[in-house]
Amino acid sequence: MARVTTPRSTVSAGQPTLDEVARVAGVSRATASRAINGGQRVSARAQSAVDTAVRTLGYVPNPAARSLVTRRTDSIAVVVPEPDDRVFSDPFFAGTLRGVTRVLGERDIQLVLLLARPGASTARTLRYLTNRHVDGALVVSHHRDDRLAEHLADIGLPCVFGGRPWTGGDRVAYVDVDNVAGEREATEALIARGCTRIGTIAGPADMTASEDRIAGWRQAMSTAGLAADAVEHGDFTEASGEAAARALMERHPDIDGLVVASDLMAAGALKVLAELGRRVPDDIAVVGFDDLGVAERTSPALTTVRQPVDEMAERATRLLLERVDEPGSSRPMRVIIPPTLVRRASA
Amino acid sequence: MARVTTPRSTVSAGQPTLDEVARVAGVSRATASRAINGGQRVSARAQSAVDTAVRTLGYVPNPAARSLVTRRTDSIAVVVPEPDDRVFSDPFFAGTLRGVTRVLGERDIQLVLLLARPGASTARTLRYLTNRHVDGALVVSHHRDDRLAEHLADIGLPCVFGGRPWTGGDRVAYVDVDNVAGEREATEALIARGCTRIGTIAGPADMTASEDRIAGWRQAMSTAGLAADAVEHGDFTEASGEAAARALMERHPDIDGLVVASDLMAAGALKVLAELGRRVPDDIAVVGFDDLGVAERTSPALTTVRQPVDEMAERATRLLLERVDEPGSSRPMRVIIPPTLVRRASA
DNA sequence: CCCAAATGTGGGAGCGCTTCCACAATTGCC
DNA sequence: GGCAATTGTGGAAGCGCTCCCACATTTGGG
Repeated sequence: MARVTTPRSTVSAGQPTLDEVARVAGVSRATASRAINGGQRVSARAQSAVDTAVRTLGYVPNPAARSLVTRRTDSIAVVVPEPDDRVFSDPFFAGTLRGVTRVLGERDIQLVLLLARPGASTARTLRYLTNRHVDGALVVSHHRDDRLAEHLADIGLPCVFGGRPWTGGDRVAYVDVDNVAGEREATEALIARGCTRIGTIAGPADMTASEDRIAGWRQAMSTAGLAADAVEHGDFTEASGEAAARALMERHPDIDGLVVASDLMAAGALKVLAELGRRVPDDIAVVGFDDLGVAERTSPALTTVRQPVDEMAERATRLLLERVDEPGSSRPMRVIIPPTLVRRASA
Repeated sequence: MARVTTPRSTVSAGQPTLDEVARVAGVSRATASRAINGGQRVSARAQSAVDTAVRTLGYVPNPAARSLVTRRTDSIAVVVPEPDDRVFSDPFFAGTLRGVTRVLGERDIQLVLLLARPGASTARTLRYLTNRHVDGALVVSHHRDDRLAEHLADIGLPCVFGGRPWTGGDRVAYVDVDNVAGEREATEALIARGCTRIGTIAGPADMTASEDRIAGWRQAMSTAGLAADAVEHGDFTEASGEAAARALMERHPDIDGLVVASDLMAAGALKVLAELGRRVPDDIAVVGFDDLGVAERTSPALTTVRQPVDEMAERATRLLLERVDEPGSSRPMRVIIPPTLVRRASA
């Protein structure tokens, strides 16, 4: 028996579809589509008819239908494998997001922020990316264990890392500041002003930035023939900086210089030093890392290694968009930005 | 002439499709689909055949195709019409996001963060929402001019506001703290400890929370027969709190109590008071608003009005999900949470 | 003035999925 | 043991869109 189906397109129930626009404009669906998307090969007549129809009908294209055929979602993900607290307290992320949105604003691409607190939700994040909900991913602040670089390389999603990934660095693109050079320079500045016992408060051991910054400190120390034994790790938060400084000063009371892997931690350290009655920079000189605002507001103001986070995020985003636009040229690529030492009062 | 089309599904080029899964599992596409989505009306045999096929093929459903027919995207937007700087510096947003992600984690729904710096990008945000890229929207911290509540009500997107919207409050649901009662209580606390000249640092004039908090302060003042004339506006940032405090102390040097509409601004005010040599709480008692961490860390620690931001965000999110699940019951609804005064050292 | 190139248009075939429906194969109940 | 209810299955119809291709219709050289 022939089944009778009521065509729903006859009466516009919900959102108007392209079909209706075409009908109202008196053109074919193909022409309407062309007119709506850039208007190549469309006569002025047809174009304006479609424009009018779109306006009167209040037509908005259905993104699902569109992306089903174009295979593009016009959105990219920013993946941040950090607990939300850190994301929303470290100016590093604000700067990054600012850079990203600036570039995205130029084109019509949406940003999807994927906050994946380490562990549990990484799988979900990965699934989301594997499903190709987005055209590409920008991974910021990743940790050793998430193995994000390999996973993303495996699923073939265009991606760019902010900061060198642990492994798979040869399979994905990344933008990084020259952490080694930066921290070396910072350490050298302390050495130049006469410090001989220089400790460091490093970042979390499972991030490459930490590793590289320690390496920079080590290099400078060994070149100067100084012992590089006073190391304490924090997690880039102010509180961890306080704790690390306390531990460091207890174990090495003779320290006269402190190289800290982030301004936030340095701010925490300054507090502790003030508590302990150590004058900065006279008793202990301190250098931070980042220069994203907090360095100017500590007392004393922090001498620090500036990394141009906004700019780096911009570069990374542009790089990502290139790869999204041209999936062929997926040769891995790295951009290394030189940091600059900004001298203030603390060293 | 008959055109010959090469069926692409013959050879699996890119991602495997449901068709291939079905073929490999030896079932129809319909059965495969059922097996993948919950497995209602699927025999154990078929189920496991499909499961295996999915695994060996590495199948992931195409979300665009799925949402084209289900008309669901399984993602919701959190709309924050604020400059990124504020979003990433005010713990209010961190708390909100934490509450939202907690609820979303229970189900398989993704969060899309829409940062719409006021003005320019509101149109874009609105377009994104109109396109139904998401199933619903949670609007946080909205301002008078964006008219988001009306627009969202117009396009019929399920939405919930965090904080009472300016207009259209009768058309959308919202979750809010009882700002009036909170600030009234704060002011009464100052009055109770003997303050007679109580000024206030309010939030931005284009937000309902500011308006309501001022109203609370006014109520308490007028009940006590005190003049409510010392008002200064900030924008909830620490810097603006400093400026406001400076202005207030200049215009009303005799102030002995300060009701501040956010802890961040109160922290700024405390700095200024310290600079001016005013002792807190002896010369001037200060009460903040929020209690999201910073209040404990100021010196002296801040007496403040606690709003349970996490919990509010949770409520709002659940409310939103209900409306997404059941678009019928779109009756507006409001949830008002009572705040509590937390007494510390500053008042 | 003729033929080739450029331009505009519509038909129609999908994109990959869910879901309605018809139909078979079980099962259960009196 | 017969019939209704339940359960499992596949065919097929779309969801709303883009884009290939065929087919006019203009345009422009030589």
